[in-house]
Amino acid sequence: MSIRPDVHFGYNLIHQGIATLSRIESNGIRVDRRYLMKAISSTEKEIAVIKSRMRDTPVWDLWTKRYGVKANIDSDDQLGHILFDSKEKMGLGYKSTERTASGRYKADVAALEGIDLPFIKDLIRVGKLDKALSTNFKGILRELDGDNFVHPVFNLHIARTFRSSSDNPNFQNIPVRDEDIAKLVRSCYIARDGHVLVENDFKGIEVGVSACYNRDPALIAYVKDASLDMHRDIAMELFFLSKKQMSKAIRHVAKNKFVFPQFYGSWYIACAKQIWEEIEKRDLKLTDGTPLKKHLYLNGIKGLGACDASIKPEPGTFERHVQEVERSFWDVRFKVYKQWKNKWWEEYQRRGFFDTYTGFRISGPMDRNQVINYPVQGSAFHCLLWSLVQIQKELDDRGMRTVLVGQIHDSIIADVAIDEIDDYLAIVKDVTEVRLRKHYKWINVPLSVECEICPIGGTWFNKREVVIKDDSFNWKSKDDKHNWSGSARGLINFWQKLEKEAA
DNA sequence: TACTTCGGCGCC
DNA sequence: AAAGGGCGCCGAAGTA
Repeated sequence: MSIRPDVHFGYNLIHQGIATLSRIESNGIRVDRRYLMKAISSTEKEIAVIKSRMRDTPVWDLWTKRYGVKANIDSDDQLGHILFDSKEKMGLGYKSTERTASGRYKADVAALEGIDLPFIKDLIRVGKLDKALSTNFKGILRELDGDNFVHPVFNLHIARTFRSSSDNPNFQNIPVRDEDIAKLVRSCYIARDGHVLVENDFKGIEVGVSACYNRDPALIAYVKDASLDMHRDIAMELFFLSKKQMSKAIRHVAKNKFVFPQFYGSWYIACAKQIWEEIEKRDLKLTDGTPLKKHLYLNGIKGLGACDASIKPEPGTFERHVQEVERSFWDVRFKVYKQWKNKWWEEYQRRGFFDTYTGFRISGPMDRNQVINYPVQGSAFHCLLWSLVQIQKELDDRGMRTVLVGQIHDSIIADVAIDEIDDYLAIVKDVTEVRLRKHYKWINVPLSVECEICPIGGTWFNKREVVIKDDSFNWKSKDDKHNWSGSARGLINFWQKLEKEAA
């Protein structure tokens, strides 16, 4: 792994990127210390309540009988033995299909899903709270300075792909998907006085950058044409659906359990299993209310199938169907992409390295998936990093009070002075959507950023998506209930007015 | 007590 | 041909 000495792009990017990231680290992000302390004690209490309820069950009786004083409710290893050992061995005899690399019972959420015990429901919930408490709350508290700021570190020297990483505390893995936990943790983060937090995300940057490498016309069309929707189209194939029958949740499953895994090198057996799990967990239904499982049954899918690599998939199983969808995905729909993957891999095997469009040579032993994914992951991040550098330059040149406070691979978080918000958003748009493409000539697809703003006095959890309403840079809330539009500053003032009226 | 490995899980 | 890419951080359990 090295920066090519004859390519200045890579060196300059890292040089300036480090300078900008250290500015961001020095700026830090403000924390509501009072909220944090209260959240820690209330979360500790909630954990204690749940754990004592768990200790008042037959499962725990058995557990203590077996492990005596060594019984530990936080031990996954003990849990595995209690749940999955046979009754003769003093277990509950639940079926366990998977083992870990070292031969233990798998005891992650997926392995526990089929077990319908209140004890297990509590265990999963308390696990999330434990994670938030130990990693997020205590991590923030440990790093909190006297002015109530944390200063997450952003590294450029760790990831093999030349992506960044973050630590102490890690700013790039803060809960967002689980609404309860996201609220708990993100409420810690607030803006400086007279400021609001603003987050801008590149929309589908990895797919866009991937299209730049593989130049697949079908993929490029999906990226370029806003009226097309790749995830919806794949969901239609996966689940035998018309556009009208499609729900957001079903599209979401196709996107995150098939399309992205396929791009990252997964295959039909893993995809089929995961999609099947997700249908059950989310109780997915068509728009007319028909359960998705029933709909699949009516389309000839009688079950998941064996999902065993040594057994040919049976016709009439979901596994077999996903195999078919996979085949058409790579052999028909994205065949140029597939050819690129083969060529890229073959060239790496011959030369022992590959070069990214952003000026880096990556060499050394890698497997096929790594060789195919690294250039995309790295280059996508470099689009973000270059943008970050330019935005910081603009802020400096204009003497603005707005500060950058974080970066999450494809998104930028700023603590924006309220009177500067429209200028800031204009800078972000110009850098990311116009100037970036001039700098990196290899970008042959449009790139766009999405925008979320936290209301005045709100927390990071309260961010709301806003969109440009027209050509004249007027903004409005995306989930528009009020039909207000105008400057971004006017919009957040409008939110504040609504809030005051409600109070 | 200090350290390592493992499994698990948070994010993109 | 192989079979999900990249990180950081936690607690449990084992070892020195």
